[in-house]
Amino acid sequence: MESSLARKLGRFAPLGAAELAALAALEAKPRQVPAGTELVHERQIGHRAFILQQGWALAYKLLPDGGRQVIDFRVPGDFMGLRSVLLRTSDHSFAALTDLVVSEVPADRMIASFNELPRLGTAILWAASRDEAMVVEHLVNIGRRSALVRTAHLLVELGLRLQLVDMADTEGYDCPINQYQLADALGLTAIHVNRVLRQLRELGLVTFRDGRVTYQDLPRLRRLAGHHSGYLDQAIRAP
Amino acid sequence: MESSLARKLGRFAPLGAAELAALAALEAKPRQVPAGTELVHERQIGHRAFILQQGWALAYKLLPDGGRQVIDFRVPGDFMGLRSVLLRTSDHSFAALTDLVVSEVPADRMIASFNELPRLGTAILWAASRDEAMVVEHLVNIGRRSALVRTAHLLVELGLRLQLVDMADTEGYDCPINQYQLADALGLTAIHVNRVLRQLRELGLVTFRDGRVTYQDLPRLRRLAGHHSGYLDQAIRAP
DNA sequence: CGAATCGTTGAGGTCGCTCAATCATAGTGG
DNA sequence: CCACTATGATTGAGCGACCTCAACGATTCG
Repeated sequence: MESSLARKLGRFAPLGAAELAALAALEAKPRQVPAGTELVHERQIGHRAFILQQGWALAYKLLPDGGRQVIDFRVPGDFMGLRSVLLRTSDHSFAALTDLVVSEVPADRMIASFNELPRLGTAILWAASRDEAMVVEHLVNIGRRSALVRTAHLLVELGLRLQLVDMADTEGYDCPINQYQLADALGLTAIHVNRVLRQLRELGLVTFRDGRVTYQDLPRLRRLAGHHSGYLDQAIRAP
Repeated sequence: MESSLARKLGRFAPLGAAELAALAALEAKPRQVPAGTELVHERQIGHRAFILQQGWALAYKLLPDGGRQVIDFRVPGDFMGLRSVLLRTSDHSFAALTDLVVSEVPADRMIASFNELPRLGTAILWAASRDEAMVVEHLVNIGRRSALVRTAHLLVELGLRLQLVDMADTEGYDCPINQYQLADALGLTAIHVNRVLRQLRELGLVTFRDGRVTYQDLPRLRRLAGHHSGYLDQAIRAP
């Protein structure tokens, strides 16, 4: 059976048997991680990267005053800590939101794959670039959009990302995020998130309830969010 | 004379004669760009990357409602559009804040340099990683810090970045940003930025006036900003 | 049953925005 | 040399989005 990562990469770069085999080798030793575990701690020495196979995780930074900013939610098929393969330390932390299945990817192994299979290397660099583009979009979202639009944007984006790994359809998707985590991602308080979610529901756009996001009117929701999916589904450059 | 990029990379990775020569070749054909020019337009097809040699530039995204979010200020020694070498299009725009001197770096040339001089490739990837870490820090800044702290943080960060290329000292630095641009970077209005700058001045921390940032009390300013420079001055991983 | 987690709602306060005006400086054309 | 304009900084008044504090309900779990 194809992994989420293979499914995602395959949507943008046609992968041959050799690439699929190399990917399968990278994901060969899955490990269980219970919900709540911190996988990588900010400024931790070492260069560990993971491929997330099942479950949801958080990338976040903590502030001296106790505040937390969620940089991104990670879903199956995503990397975690790819950057720390290059830098000595990771600049943010990762924690398991649900029980996870991950594979740890040794840095040297990944670099070796790049050299042997340039097409795979390109695909993975594309994934890394896409991750950065998502952070930029998140920055725009927090910096310049109202709480309502901002929330809508995040919900739309998660849906699109999950579609790539067949975990969402046109109805909605399962989403184990709670309102506190959502607030820390959106730069809001949980209380205000609650009110915004209610507003989205009462506007007939989307409901967020019991671990499930259900679209009521996806076109209007996307219009409100002003979401351009370009940075998510753009084809990679021909190698 | 050594370029800003060479100076910056040299602080973190010892570069040999071969690497310095390759860098000099990449920067060989400088081009003048007048202030106000848009170098790369969002979603533009093509993969152009530039090395900024002199002057300041903006990386930003425009919103449908006319708003603008400044992702980052680019200073001498920085790349612009490195990501677009991988993706078909760039996901944000670049504009010249002042008159610039830039070198356009052909994608194939850069990739060739990587293969011939892995140490240089590592150094440049380190620079790209650092850029991403700065975006993440910016996200935290906007999402979870007050206007006062946020502004202090940006001013401190710019100073540290400029120090790497000998364009700042312990007194302060020249800074051609106006209050509108600062506002678009901080997710505030220019009017409020004005008040925050006054507050910083009246607190005896820093002045921002006539294109010059002057520290009044750098230690207190850094304490207020809660600035961890780790992501800026961290050594790169040994190749 | 008690404790913990998460969601929900209300009342009131404040940070940062909107709208509007004034001032300083530099450039531009007559 | 002098309007005239454009840009950027500055200040005031009033408002609203979002926060803080506080409480309560629903569900789950040991």
